[in-house]
Amino acid sequence: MKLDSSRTPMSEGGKAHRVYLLLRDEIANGVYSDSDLLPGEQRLAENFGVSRVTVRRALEALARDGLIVRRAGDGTRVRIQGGGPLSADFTTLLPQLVEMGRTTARLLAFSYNAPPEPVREAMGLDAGTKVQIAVRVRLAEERPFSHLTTYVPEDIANNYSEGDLATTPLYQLLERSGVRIAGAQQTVSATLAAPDVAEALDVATGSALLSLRRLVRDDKGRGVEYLSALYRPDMFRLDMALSRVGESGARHWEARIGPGHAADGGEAK
Amino acid sequence: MKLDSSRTPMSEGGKAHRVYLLLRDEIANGVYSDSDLLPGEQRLAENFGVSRVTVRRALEALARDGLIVRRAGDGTRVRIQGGGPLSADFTTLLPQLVEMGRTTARLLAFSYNAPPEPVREAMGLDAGTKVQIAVRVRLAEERPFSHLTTYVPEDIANNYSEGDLATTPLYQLLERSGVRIAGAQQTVSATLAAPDVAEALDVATGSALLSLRRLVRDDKGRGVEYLSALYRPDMFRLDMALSRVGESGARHWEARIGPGHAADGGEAK
DNA sequence: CATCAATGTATGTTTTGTAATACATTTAAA
DNA sequence: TTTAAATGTATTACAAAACATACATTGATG
Repeated sequence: MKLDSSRTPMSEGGKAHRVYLLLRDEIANGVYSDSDLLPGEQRLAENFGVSRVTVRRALEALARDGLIVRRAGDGTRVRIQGGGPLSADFTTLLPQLVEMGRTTARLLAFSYNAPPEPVREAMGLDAGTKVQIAVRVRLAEERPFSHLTTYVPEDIANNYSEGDLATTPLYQLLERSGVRIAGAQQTVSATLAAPDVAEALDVATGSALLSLRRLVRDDKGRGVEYLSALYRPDMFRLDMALSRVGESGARHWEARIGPGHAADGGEAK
Repeated sequence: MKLDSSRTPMSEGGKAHRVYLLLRDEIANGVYSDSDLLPGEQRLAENFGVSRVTVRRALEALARDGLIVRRAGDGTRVRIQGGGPLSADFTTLLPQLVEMGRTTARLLAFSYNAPPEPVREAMGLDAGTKVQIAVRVRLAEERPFSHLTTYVPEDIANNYSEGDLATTPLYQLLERSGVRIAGAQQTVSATLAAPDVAEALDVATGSALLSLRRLVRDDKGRGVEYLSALYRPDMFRLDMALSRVGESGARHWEARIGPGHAADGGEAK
């Protein structure tokens, strides 16, 4: 009796699963090209600091996913899914979807509360000031790709309803409320997916996420919105065009952000 | 006899170590403020989907690092290292260091080879064309913060020596070689640290890294450099100022990248 | 002081990872 | 064709980590 061919422990969080994620990440990022031969199990085991059996479990999982093909005596080759049905090139497709408004949002949490200290400080609010805190997940074609937390000072947020939030882009609401947006400061970084975020984005806990924090100011320099966004790197990338300007010696780069990419901030279509 | 107070397995890659990294990440990112009480061990265990004993190990490690203080009967509180000796605020300090050229680089690998397929394709090179491949680690105050891999077409790279590379910024070398840089396209994302990169950057395997890929073109639209950079998010962040421009309806963001941040590309001072 | 919720401690069980070993398959070289 | 080297496959016994549970201790709160 030999049923259940999917017999491999690889518990979430386990080492094998870890190695699996790492390798999948490398393959997805083009470290290996199609039909590239990747290092042998022995070598991989050394690299990752685990036993060969563990590497083995990870490879089995990758093989099940169809990401690699293993042949005894030959080696393990990567198989880039050329004819992927729709996932083909989501990262380049996504900006267009966002641009076209073909994304939806789910509201996960909504409250008026004191903001975390760093946020309060960044926005330049008095201690004790309450803000509207909204947590949303944004989806493209039913698949979640970003996790957004926005903070808006209470007095501004009072100018629109929770219902408005679900139908109208936040920036429109703000401007309708008499806020004149002047500019913003944003910071891009990377973090690990905490359990709650991981679940919302449908990724494994501990996955890498692109992190973006943006402080939006009005023309008086007042902080009107603080956004903390987390993106799935496999579905969303921030890309920008740079031009080299200035004279030799004082040369620097000037950027133009790709259409739609960074513009999804607080819009809750 | 009760020696050896640092008794806790927590093997690299293990679950406990995992939870440790996640929590440390959250603390570093200001999810909790100073002296905030964080969830009890029981709660944390549920959140992370592990047993209490495992959470415990992670907390013990965090306590050893001085990031938290635990008191029986009370709870576990976050301790933000206000008076850190020099690490104080590296992320804001680093750009200045880069700007001032106060960073060094170590060459990890150097060769002429066929580029990975995705790189070849992005640069628009003929199959079979060789490129100069250089892998460098960049350090600020002896501490590694970025891992750079650059690809330059062989015929261009032949205009300078490996020695030049170690002393002169790559863009200067390129322009001296008659290359006229017109612009670049870059993509920002996030990935997990593979073992080799992790070691070079002195972080744990599986840590989150900021990933940047840049294709530099000359005035004829030819790809002259492809850069793949990985940054430690705790030491380096990409930040930019945005201004809202355009008429209502066709409004969009315009970006200006902070001084020095994205400009360290291929320079090998 | 009684209660409650939190951390601290202890112990046995289960799951997961490791090490060792033997064997099969392919490639390439002799 | 033989041979050797490298890699993939499989099974075993063993060690380490994680789990579940129970209970003690501490500190805050009423």
